[in-house]
Amino acid sequence: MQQAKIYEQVVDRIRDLLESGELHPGDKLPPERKLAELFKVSRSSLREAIRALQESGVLESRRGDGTYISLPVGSDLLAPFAEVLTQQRVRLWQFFQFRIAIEPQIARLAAQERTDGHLEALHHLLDMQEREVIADEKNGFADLHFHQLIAMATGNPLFVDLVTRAEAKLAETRNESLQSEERMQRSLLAHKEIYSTIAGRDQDGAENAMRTHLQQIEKLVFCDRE
Amino acid sequence: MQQAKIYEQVVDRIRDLLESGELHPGDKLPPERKLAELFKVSRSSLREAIRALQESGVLESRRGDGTYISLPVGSDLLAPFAEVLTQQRVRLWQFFQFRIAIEPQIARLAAQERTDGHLEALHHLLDMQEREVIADEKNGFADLHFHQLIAMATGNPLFVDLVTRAEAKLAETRNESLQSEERMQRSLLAHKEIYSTIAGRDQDGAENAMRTHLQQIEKLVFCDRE
DNA sequence: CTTCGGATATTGGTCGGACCATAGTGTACA
DNA sequence: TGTACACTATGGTCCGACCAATATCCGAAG
Repeated sequence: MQQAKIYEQVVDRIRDLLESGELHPGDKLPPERKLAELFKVSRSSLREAIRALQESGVLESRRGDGTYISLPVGSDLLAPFAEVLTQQRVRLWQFFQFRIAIEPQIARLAAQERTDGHLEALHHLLDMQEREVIADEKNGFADLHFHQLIAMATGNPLFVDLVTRAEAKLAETRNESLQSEERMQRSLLAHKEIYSTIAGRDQDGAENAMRTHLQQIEKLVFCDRE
Repeated sequence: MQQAKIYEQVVDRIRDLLESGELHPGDKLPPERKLAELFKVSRSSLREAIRALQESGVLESRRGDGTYISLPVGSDLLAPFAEVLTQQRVRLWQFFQFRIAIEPQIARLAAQERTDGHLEALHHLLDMQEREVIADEKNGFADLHFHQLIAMATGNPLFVDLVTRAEAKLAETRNESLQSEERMQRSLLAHKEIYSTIAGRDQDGAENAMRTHLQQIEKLVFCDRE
């Protein structure tokens, strides 16, 4: 029963080195062969880790030269804090903090800008979610898209993009406490509440309802474990 | 003679298959060994391509089972609004709407989470901005980074990333009304106000000060023309 | 002494093959 | 009929070799 794949472990170890300050942006990494030996893994696994880190913009390989830690964007002025920018893993709680700061404002705007078309789409989605709950399907499909539809109701593609990325990232770390039957019913209720405030163009109500909804989820996620 | 690396070619070919509709979200890919043979590459290179695509959320591998195309956004439910996501052009006012919704919340969090180190950096930046105003330099360097520093004070890299992207995008369309001497003085004053609220850990004050600041800028940009 | 050019070493990129670990499938037995 | 086992397919890991681009060093030319 081996859970973590080797290359994932390597990714983590390299990120750790960055956060602990043992490696700095611009540094040149040891050659792959030495790194592999150092980490006690095959060069193949090490390379897959490098590919992953490269794809997320942390590393940069130059054939015949070496592998470097990417320089963060921005100027020297930001240097003291700059490492936060590119590398540094994003924790789960940071995502929740992010959503709780952003989405209530989106809901507020949605209440202001929504059209009847958006309302209809939301209503349709709620129906679907209700059927999911009754059938006890745990795919969470409707739940996932509710927040996207709210963002669309603002009429501003920037919000849609933002929420979409957040949802996608959050889906990676989906945990079980989000899948209990009780939680799904609570979620449905909260969504209905948010829907009605937006339908009634109640901006304050929408903002508060959304914040309450997200805080409930947060509490569930962080108190449920261990 | 910079030949594209093999695994990059493979990444592109797979992305092409997705966009051309020959592969759909949820589909199961052929086994790695067959795919490698099909693409005429080694399994190692194919796997590095898969790692990269996996890191960007396109693919998903399950040991003993297969590799699947992840299904984040593209459901039929969103189809009516989907154009917004991909290629609707983002208007300038949408950026302002975005910032006015987001940054006051960031300022609020900053007032809560800031350390003395952040405060010091902010103070230093304000000094620099003051010298700019006095010297009548119009580079707007300090002005640009003020909002970034605020985001850093939240301690959450997600906000930093967000603000950085927004600033970068806005810098492209920088217009002249932002460069007048009067505006720069007003901006400096507003920044000082925001600074003092954050220094005093006044969350409501910070939120309001930031909102007022942004609304002033918005007014300037949109009333100045014609 | 400086500069240029080529030989050499270093390093990432690609390859093929072997074996391991796990999830899904089918089959034989109770 | 149902359960447990063996088998198979598939992703994960390792090894060792060679290729290709780049850096470095060193000697010859100016």
